[in-house]
Amino acid sequence: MRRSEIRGHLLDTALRLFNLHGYHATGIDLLIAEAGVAKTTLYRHFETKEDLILAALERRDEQSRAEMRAFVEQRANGPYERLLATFDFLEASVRDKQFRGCIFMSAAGEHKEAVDPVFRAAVMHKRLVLAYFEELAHAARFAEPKRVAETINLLHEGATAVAQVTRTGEPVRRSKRMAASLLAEEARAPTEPSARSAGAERQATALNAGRS
Amino acid sequence: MRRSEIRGHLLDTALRLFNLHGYHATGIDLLIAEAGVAKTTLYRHFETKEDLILAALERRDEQSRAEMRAFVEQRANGPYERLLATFDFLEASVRDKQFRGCIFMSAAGEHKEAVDPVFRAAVMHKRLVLAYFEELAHAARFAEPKRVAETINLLHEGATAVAQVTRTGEPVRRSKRMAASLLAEEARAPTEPSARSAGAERQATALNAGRS
DNA sequence: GCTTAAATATACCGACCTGTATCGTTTTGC
DNA sequence: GCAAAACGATACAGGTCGGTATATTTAAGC
Repeated sequence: MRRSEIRGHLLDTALRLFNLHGYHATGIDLLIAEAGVAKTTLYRHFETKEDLILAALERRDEQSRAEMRAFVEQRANGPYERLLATFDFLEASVRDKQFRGCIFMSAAGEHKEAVDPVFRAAVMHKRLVLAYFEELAHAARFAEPKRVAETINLLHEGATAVAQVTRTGEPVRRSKRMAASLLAEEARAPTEPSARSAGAERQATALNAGRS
Repeated sequence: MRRSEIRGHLLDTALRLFNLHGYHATGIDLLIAEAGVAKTTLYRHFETKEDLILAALERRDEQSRAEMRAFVEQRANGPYERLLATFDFLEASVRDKQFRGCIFMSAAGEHKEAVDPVFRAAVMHKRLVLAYFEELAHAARFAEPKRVAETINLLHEGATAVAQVTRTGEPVRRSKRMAASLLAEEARAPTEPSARSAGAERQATALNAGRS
């Protein structure tokens, strides 16, 4: 292995082990054994275990958001359909045999203090994902894109949590149907039940087309 | 402290620390110091730390489900309103200053193997909560009580997960509104959009009354 | 090709981990 | 009230934790 690849290889190994066993349960000795690297090397790249965790989360944050974007943009064309396609991406993630729950939620669950850098890194990831949902909701011309984004986000988190214990993709499909239903409602009645707009009608049509 | 109370006191102390710091991060030495008990005493009541965790989860499972039942039954009369009142109970839990996420999800997150007894205990709790939702959904005469229960459950989990990172009760209120909307839809169209029933109409009315 | 930086292997550190052993004291149940 | 059981305090075992030190080998860059 070329030396320039070692850092990335260490982070990938760390992410795999963190996902399999958690953060506290993953020891440095196991990590370097799995990575096939000397302990000195690890500590040349990362000052402490916490630094390693933070770097790993940062890497995974960028990876997973880029993957979601690519998946969604390739799968669906309109922003409305893309909002729903995020659930297809999530389902693919959850159906992975190695799926053990969201590693950012696990990170927050093992580092519960709000000031803990690891907790904050997990929060940051969640904020960026939410921002992507809001971007899509805005592009879909929803009257309240923030509200829509938070709805989608809540369904994502619920599906992920349930899937973590059921170990099936079914909760994700259920949450997608719930999202479709709620978005249709949202498009139908942006604020007041009487305040329909032509744009909202168009969205409702797109939504029904997106249902499967 | 009377000796008959020691076991319960140990479990309560353990649950408090598990909630604050997690399972791996909570050491036996800290636990006995906080409980004001000798190590010998702890190991007379529980063979291993895992046994302690399992007993603590069992205790908390019974406590929290009994509390939810009591809260919901006191707060609302009809099963339909009670289904929504579960979110009020959840909001109260989440607004607690000590809230650090669902301890059963944390347990599953730190013990990821499906055969791990701790993981299985967490799954068992989730199943029992789901059964309660289904009981309420059945009493509310929904056409598909299982589906309704899983919808409520997914919204609970989503709200809890989001609240774990935002540290606010707002996601729970949002999820309650989503539940109200989805249940209204469910009552309106139990299976086919055309298959309305008198019971479903009554439910829709009850639901609207439950909205705030 | 030579210098420099980074890799390796290994031994080690102090702290902390779960769990046990010992022993004197206190409480419980009959 | 007395025997048996549970308690508290302490010391300790064996292992693992995160992290360092040292000395040798390997590879990268000018």
